[in-house]
Amino acid sequence: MSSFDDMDAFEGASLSARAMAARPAPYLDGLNPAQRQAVETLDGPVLMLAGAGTGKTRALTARIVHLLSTGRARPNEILAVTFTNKAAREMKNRVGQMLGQPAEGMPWLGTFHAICVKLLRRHAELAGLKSNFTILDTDDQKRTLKQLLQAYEIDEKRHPPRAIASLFDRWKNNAWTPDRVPAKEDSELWGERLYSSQEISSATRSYEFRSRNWESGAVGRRLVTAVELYGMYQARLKELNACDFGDLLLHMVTIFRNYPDVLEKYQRWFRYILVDEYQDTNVAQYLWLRLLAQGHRNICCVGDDDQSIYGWRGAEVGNILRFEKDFEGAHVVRLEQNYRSTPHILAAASNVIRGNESRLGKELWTDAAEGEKVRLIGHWDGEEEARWIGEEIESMQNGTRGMRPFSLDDMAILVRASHQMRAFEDRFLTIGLPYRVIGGPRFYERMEIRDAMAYFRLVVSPADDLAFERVVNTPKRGLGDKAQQTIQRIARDNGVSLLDGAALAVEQGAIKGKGAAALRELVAGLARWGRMTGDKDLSHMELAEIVLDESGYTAMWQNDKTPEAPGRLENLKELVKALEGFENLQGFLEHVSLVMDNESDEAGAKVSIMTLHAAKGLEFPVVFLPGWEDGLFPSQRSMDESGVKGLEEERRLAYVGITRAEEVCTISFAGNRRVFGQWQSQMPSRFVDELPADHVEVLTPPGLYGGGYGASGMAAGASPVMRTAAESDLQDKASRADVYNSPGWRRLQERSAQRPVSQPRESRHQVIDLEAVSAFSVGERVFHQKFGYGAVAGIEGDKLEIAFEKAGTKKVVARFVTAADDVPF
DNA sequence: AACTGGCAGGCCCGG
DNA sequence: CCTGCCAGTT
Repeated sequence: MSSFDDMDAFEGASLSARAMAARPAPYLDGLNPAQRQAVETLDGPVLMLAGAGTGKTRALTARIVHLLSTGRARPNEILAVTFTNKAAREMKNRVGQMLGQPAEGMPWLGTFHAICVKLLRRHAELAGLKSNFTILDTDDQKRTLKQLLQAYEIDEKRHPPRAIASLFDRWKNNAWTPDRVPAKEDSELWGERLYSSQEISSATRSYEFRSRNWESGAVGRRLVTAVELYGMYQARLKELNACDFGDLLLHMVTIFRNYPDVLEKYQRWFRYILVDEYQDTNVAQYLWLRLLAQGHRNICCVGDDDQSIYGWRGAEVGNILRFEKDFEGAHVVRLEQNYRSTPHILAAASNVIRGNESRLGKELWTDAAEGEKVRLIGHWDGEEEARWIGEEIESMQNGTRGMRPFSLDDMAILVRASHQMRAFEDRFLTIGLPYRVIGGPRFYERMEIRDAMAYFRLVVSPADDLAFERVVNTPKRGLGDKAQQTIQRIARDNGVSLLDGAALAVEQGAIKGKGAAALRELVAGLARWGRMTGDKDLSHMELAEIVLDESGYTAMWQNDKTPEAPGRLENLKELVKALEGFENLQGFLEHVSLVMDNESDEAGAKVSIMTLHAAKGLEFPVVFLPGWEDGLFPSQRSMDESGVKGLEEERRLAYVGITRAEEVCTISFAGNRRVFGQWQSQMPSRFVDELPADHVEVLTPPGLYGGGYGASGMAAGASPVMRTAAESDLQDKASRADVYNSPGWRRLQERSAQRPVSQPRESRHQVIDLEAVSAFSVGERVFHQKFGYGAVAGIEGDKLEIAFEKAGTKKVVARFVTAADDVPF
């Protein structure tokens, strides 16, 4: 195992542990007794039960620094695992700060996935892969599955690739290779009809004859079972020299199980193991950790059962509960002093989470000053909710309602589901409120970016068949279904990659018509660009530009007349710019496959918009929690699929949301919301009822009592469309929360009678804007303060749809736009 | 081979 | 409301 020899030198063990030890230990200053215990109990297993805001990251980083400065371990002998890239980055920064120098020398601090990739590249051959394997994202995964389903003529309507992908994911999360899936998981037969080997041989030959363990499985007069399909899928991935996300863990666990010598070396190498967010580990991750920790048992896991919100992707709260059993003699440390939130916020969170049966039970406390009560407000509909929050954010910047002023950076909107973000984006764009979306629809998932990346992948690894399929006819080269099938057949018959197959097809003249010349050019181009990767005088950014230009991809968008085209070209430029921070194309591709986040470092304060899931581990002075409506939050689907367990996870999500707030927490719900474009009336979330009245202040929604904010009523908007069945339920709620049994609520009811649900309210603004809008015509060149120049692409109600040159296409209220000629410079 | 319009189904959450 | 798929055209 020669790869171990260079581990000593690995990425520089540049931090001088001995130098640190001579100094006192400032990193211990200010830790409370529990934290201190968590930091200083170095030997043997430690379980740190750390509630929200109790300083666990601080304890964890102090522990790392302690390990280093006492000389217990060198930086590259510590294995520190997190779930998200954000958490890993944060920990790296904080360790660096405490040490007073960058923590570059900690190569094994990272996400489970990132660390597993690193390990797997060293031992790829043990998993039947080459070390330059590619990592498939969910999109590639689904496409691969789809091809398999087609090969087996399995009905895609009845078994959508999506569903199958999630089944296989689940199995992988349980560390089940095809031969380990329990029989009862596979009781169902999946094929829709009988197969004779003759029927399937032409379509599926490649899968069944090339796979190692499953060649006989699907042939013959039998239905295809799920497990067999799983085996086929795994075999196919090996052919592609690829892994999906689940495989990264699964392969490593399998290698550790099957090659004790490999495991043993890593057990010795990683002298101390630290795990963040332990409640989120799934079985595969748990096994991986347990295998690595078996020798010295120096493992420290930090978690909070109340913040377990990843059950849907296989997380097992059970892992945290059975820690003491697995690691006998474990020290358990509880962190219960909260340093983040005010007592009101903490009380609200505690009261909500109390509704859960299955929990270890912690009580957080704080000695912070009382502060603001949690604020609750109901709105007419989702758009008004967005409007109100926008206005509230603007006024909170200057200080309002007796509160201190807050910067936009201090404020966050946390939503249950990402589709809720659009309402806020729309609203904030029109009023010009700067915002950043964290983890929204991601940059690297955009079509043009994925296309460009596929070209890069093909340049770096010509055998990447998925990438080839993606770009072979993009831009259009006259290579349709038939031509592509020909390439597939030739590649299969010769046992080569699609690209090589394409080269053969060109030589043999198997492709007719104008496609032939285009394909020849593509093949030649890829070969040429591939050679250029070795050219020292050519930066990889220049190479990227050459690839995009010479392939005709850039030209494709330049010739595109749709309003999105300029935005896409802009994105491509950004992509090339993003390459700058990397050694080469390969390194960049690796980064992107694991770190899909797209945090723009644009200057200026901004409100953050993100999902509750993305918010875990973060904190903000001001937090808005919109959309607390039954069905949306708690999510109907979650309850349908997982019953009480699902509801409890939703409740933990509510707990996570509230505990993100330091000073001001505002919860809101809307009476009407658009679902799939249809207006639907909504009931307030059951979690609203679980908020303790003593710690909640009910705000008056706009539109009541003339819309004054200072009105002292207890009124809040509720579902304005009354359903008699729900009426008694609401009255019932009213007696508890005292929210709905109020004049304002009744007034809302009356109003709803006059105003049909399907007809959104018209505001005074709208009348003005309709005048403003008429000043513009389609095609006119205009200017916007924030987005710059653009052309009017359409007019919709009070809004202009504008294709901006820099910012892409947006809908903007007319009064924020001026004709380009009027701009004074 | 490429484009078109109609239509079904989906929108939970992530590495 | 959005996207992806299908059938039918050009």
